[in-house]
Parts: sequence; structure tokens; C-alpha cells
Amino acid sequence: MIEAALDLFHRKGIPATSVDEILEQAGTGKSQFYYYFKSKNGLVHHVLMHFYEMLKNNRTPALTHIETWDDLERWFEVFIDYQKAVHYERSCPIGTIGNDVFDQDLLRQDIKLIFEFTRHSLAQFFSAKKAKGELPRSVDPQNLAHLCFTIQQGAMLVSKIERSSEPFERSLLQLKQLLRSLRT
Amino acid sequence: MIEAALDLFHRKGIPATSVDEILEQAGTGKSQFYYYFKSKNGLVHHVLMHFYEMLKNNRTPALTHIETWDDLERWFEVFIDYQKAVHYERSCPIGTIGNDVFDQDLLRQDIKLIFEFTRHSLAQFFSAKKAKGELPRSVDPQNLAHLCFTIQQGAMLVSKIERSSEPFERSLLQLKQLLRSLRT
Amino acid sequence: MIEAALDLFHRKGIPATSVDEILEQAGTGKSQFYYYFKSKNGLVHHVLMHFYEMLKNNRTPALTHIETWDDLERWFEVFIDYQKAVHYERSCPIGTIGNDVFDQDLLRQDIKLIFEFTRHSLAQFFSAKKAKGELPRSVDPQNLAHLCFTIQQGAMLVSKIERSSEPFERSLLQLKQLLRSLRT
Amino acid sequence: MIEAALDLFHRKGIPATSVDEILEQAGTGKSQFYYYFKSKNGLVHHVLMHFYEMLKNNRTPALTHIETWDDLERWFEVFIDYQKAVHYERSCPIGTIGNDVFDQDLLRQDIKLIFEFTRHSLAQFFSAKKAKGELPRSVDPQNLAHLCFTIQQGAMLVSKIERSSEPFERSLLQLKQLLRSLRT
DNA sequence: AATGAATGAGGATTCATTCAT
DNA sequence: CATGAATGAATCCTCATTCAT
Repeated sequence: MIEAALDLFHRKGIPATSVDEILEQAGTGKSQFYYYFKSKNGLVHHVLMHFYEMLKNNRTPALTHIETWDDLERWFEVFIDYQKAVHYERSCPIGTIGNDVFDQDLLRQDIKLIFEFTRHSLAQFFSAKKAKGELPRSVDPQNLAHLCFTIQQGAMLVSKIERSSEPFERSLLQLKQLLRSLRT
Repeated sequence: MIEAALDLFHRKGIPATSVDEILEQAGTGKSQFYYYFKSKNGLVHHVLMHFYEMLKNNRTPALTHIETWDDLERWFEVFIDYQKAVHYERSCPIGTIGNDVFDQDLLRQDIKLIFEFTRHSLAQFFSAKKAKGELPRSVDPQNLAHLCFTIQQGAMLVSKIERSSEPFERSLLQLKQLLRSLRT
Repeated sequence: MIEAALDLFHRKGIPATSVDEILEQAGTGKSQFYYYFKSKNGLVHHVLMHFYEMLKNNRTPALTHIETWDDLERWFEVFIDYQKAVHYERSCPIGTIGNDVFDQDLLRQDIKLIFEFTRHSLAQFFSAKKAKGELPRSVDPQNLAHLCFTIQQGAMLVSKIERSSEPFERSLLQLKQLLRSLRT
Repeated sequence: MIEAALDLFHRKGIPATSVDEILEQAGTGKSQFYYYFKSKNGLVHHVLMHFYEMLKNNRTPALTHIETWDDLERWFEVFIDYQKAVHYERSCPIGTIGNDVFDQDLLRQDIKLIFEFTRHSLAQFFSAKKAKGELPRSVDPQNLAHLCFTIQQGAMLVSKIERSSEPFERSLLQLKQLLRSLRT
């Protein structure tokens, strides 16, 4: 049920996904839904928590441990490959869900958790590289993490809309060039 | 009517915006809608075309002529300022609309037009700078444009979700540092 | 609900009958309708199947077992009497529904089932009479059944339109004369 | 406009045909309609009168002068051929329209006029044959005309519903046999 | 825990008709 | 005679949610 919902939310967004659709895809009856989750928003919360768990336990295509510059590159490429595989019909599940959440502050907290977890992985890597002297002192690992994350979100969104990997690949190419010029 | 729709689509996304809501905000009667636009999707098309015209005629906060490095910075900051002004309740209108368009290839073409117009402004700037020798030969202006655009889209999305300018500002800070290290 | 629909479809035809009207006459709420039947066409299917069952179980004014020439006459007269009772405001329910079905091949199959059931009753009778020698060898019971059925449908339609039993009664009178001249 | 309406009413029935559709097919603007005809029902009246004129002036496939037994046969076959040509997607235009008229007594009068004109042609023929001694004295030409007309209406309806000429052809075959046994 | 029926408001869209020009 | 914009009720259908069992 949660998996069905995640899949549908990811593909069509929250408001375009009806509870009935989720139940049909999950093969469950109607009131199981309201027994386990109080409402559609309740389900969204569970979906996000489920995704967070999956992310933490590495049951997601996304790389969570980045140790080398190649890993970083790979971190990006995983998203490109994923989008290729789904014919650019999806962007980041969490970004998609997040975009559909207006007035539910609690849900936005859930999403922030996931975003921060991801940025933390990146920041860790940049910190380590800075400690090793591979990045100049003037660099703030947090900022670099934010930048990479922001690029990933934006690139997935734009690539989905344009049904092409070009925006993502070109952005990544450019980012790599910039990072090289930064590295010491 | 188109303006009302743009506003609502921007705020809540397409599927979460009902035709009734648009009509209420526009003060029009129900069937005027279907007299002018054949369907909700038809309206989306007109909304996008309207936005495109506004963008081309500079009737949008967005900077369309970028000539100096300060302009580029300003190009980003306009979005940050805008999001601050609307309490981070919105990201890019076109990105938001684009995210809600699955199977309407025609609409995606409309969006691509707008995206390309924006990237063109950026690419023009980077080309000029390269011609002036302020950027190394190895730089591809297209790639730089893609990167900047991707960052803007991603940063607006993330900032909206987190209700904070931090992701955008940190990303921008980092980008500026990287660009400086690239400049010759 | 099905009965209400049958009544309304019979009286006004399918497109002139709104779902709301059916619900009002059935005393049901709006979405019960779409819970049980997927669409208006779905309901038509159920209505037809319901009618078919009624016909087979003799819960219809129509005679389904015809054994004597008097039965055959009675078979026709039942329709005349029915139309008189409803002031010629209706013709055959199935003919009426059938006339309103254009592109729904499945529904037309349903109707054909009913038509064939009726023609089968007639053909059985004529076959028996032929076997008994009351009809000449040259007679095809199927053709006779088709003729009688066709007359019934046409006569009900014309009588409804003209608000008079005359077309039906005159046709029947003539048919009886013809049949007499055929009988051996 | 009238021709467009006749075509559409014939194909889809009155309630399933919208005024807009008629205007589109006629290439006319909206308010021309309400200038010439007061309402949709007003149009139906004109359509019927137009058809009546066409029928009287022989600008219809239907035979209006029947003089020989072959003519009579041909009278029926014209309808069969017509239905074949339109893939059994239509029955008699007037029968179809008539079926859709409930509460408009005036319109029903229009239709009756057409029906009676047609039956008159048939009755004329049978009268002549009776005068010539080719039909027995006991025969009422009116009744025979009613029967033939009724068969035609019913056969066209059933053939349309079943998308097959079989009901019509078998009915006609049988009718011919009966008429032969009546002829003197 | 689980089932299927019920609810009622709201979804997009189309209708016949009229009005100002 | 002709135009196109306006009207508002009605169309079919779907929604998230709840209730009795």
C-alpha cells in the first residue's frame, strides 16, 4: 500500500493520485486504508517515513556513502541512469511529493529530514576532502552539498519536463569542470 | 482569467486548482471558460504562451538581459527575493506547471520554449564573456547556462519545500565561488 | 435503480435521461450509482441483462411460450394493450434503448440476445406448426419469426409516434389474413 | 443547416445532437440559428418539412410511385441497400426522429404527415391491384399499406441494432411469400 | 482487523438559449 | 441579417471520507 502510493505519487503527484487508485494498485480494500492511515495526508507521512528508512538502509538506488570524487560523479549519474530507465517520466520522488505539499507543515518536516540526510552525505564527503587538503580552506562543505543537491533536484525536474537527459548531463559536465578548477 | 489561472497554478499546481476556483478569482462565468479555452489543458497552453510573451517583453521580475557578472548574480537574487516576498510558498511557476504535465506533449513543448529562452539569455552572456576572454576557452557557454538554470530550478523547489532561502543562498554562494575560480 | 433506469430509458430514451433523474426516481445518492455501475453505459448493460432475466422468467407482459394460433395473436395483442395502457407514450423498451446505442458494440450484443430470445419463441411455434402440417413445407419458420418480430417493432414505433393503435391493429389484421391464406 | 441537422438527427438522434454540432457541420455562426429557427424544436419542424418536400419531389432514395409488384419489392430493397451502404448505422430518419419526440405534439403531426404520404403510395398501389383483380376483394389496401410500412420501420430498426441486413431480408422474403399466396 | 456500502461535495465539461453590437 | 461573447443550469463522473457490520 505504501509502496503503491509512493509509486503513484512519484509518477503523477499527490493530487492527481486518488485513494482508489492506490488501493487498486495495492489490491487492498477501501477501509483498510482509513484503518491504518487516518487520511490521505496520513498516508503521505508514512510514505515519506518509509522512503527515509529505505534511504538510510541503502535500499534505494541513491548512493548514500560518498568517498571518492568518482563516487560523487556516480552519485549524480545514478539519477541520470534512473531517469533514462523510466523514459524521463519521473523526477525525484521526494521533490515531486514536496512540490505538492502546501499547507502541511508536518509533511514538509518529513521531507526536510530526507533532504538533510542526503545533503549530509554530500557534506561529509566534502568535509573529508577538505580535511585531506583536496579542497581549499575557503570552501564550505555545507555550501557545496547544497549546491550539488540543488543541481540534482533542478536537473531531474528539467530533464523530466524536457524528456531528455541533456539538461542534467550538461549541468553535470559543467559542474565537474568547476569542481576540478577548485580542487587543489 | 489567464492571470488568475497562472497565479493559482503557480501557487497550488494544476491538478489542485479547480476550474471553479479560477473562475471565481477571475470573476467570470463558467462557460466563458470553455468558450475561450477548449479545456483545462487548453487553458494551460494559453497560460504558458501568456507567460512566454510576458517574459519576452520583460514584464516579469526575471532578468532577461544579462551583461555583467553582477547581472548574473542579480539574475539569481531576483528569484531569492521573490521567494522571500511570497514567504517561500512558491517556486518557479513554469517548473511547477511543468511538474504537473505528464502526458501532454504539446504543453511540454510550450514549457521547453520558455526554458530555452531563459537558458539562451544565460548562454549569450557566457558566450560574450568567453569572447572577451573572461572565461577560458575550455568552457562551453551552453553547459554553463544549463548549470545555472538547473540550479535556479532546483534551488527554488528546495527553498519552497523547506520554507527557507538557505538552500538557494548557500548554493548561490558556492556557485559564485566556483565561477570566480574559473574566471581568468 | 435498474428498474428506475429501465422505466426512464423506456419512456425518454437514453440520452434524454440524466443520471440525476434516475437517482431521484430511485431515491439513491449520486455515488452509489458509480459504485455499482462504472458509467451510464455500464448501467444500460445491467438494465438490459435485468430485462433479459425478467423476460426469461416470464416476469414481463410479453408471452414467451406460444403454442396455438390464438397464442400468436395474443402475443401481438399484448403489445397493443400495453401501448393503450400507457397512452401510446412508449414503444418497445428494448427497441427504444437499441435505437440510442451507436458505438457501444457490447450493448448491441446484449440487445441482440433479447431479440433472438423473442424470435426463438416465435420460430419454435412456427416450426411446431410446420411439423404438424399446419404450415406448408415451403415455409421457413425463421423467416416467419423475423417477420412477426419486425412487425411488432415497427408497429410499436409507429403507433407510439402517431399516438394511435391504428397502425398496429391494421398491420396485425392484415398479417392474420395473410397467415390464414398460408395455412393448410 | 437543415441538411446538417437532418444528417445528425438521423445518425445520432435529436437529444444526442447538440446545436453546436449542427452549426459546426453547417459552417454557420451561433445566432443565425436562433434567427431562423426559434429553438431546437423549431429546427426539427423545419427539418421534417424539408424532408417532406424532398420526399414529395422525389429527391429521396425512397420510391414514391409504385406500380408493379416489382416496384413494391424494389420499394423495400431501396431501404436494405441504403442500410448496407451506411453500414447499418442508421435506420429510417423519420422513425429515428419520431422516436425522440415525446411531448411535442406539433412535431408528431409533421411526422404523421410523412408517414401518411408514404402509406398513401402503398395503398394506392394495392388499390390499383385490387381494382385489376390481382388482389381478392376481401383485402383492405389500407391494411396492406400499414403492414408494409410497419415492416419497413421495424426492419430498419432491427437491422440497425443488429448491424445486419438479415432481419430485413428474411422479413421481406417471408412477406413476399405471403403476398404471393394472397394474389389471385 | 476487515468488509463493502454509503455519503455528499466537488471535479471537468456541455447544453440550449440570449444579448449587445 | 450577421457576429461573437455571455449566461447559468445541467451534463456525467470522481473525490476523500465514514459507517454499519
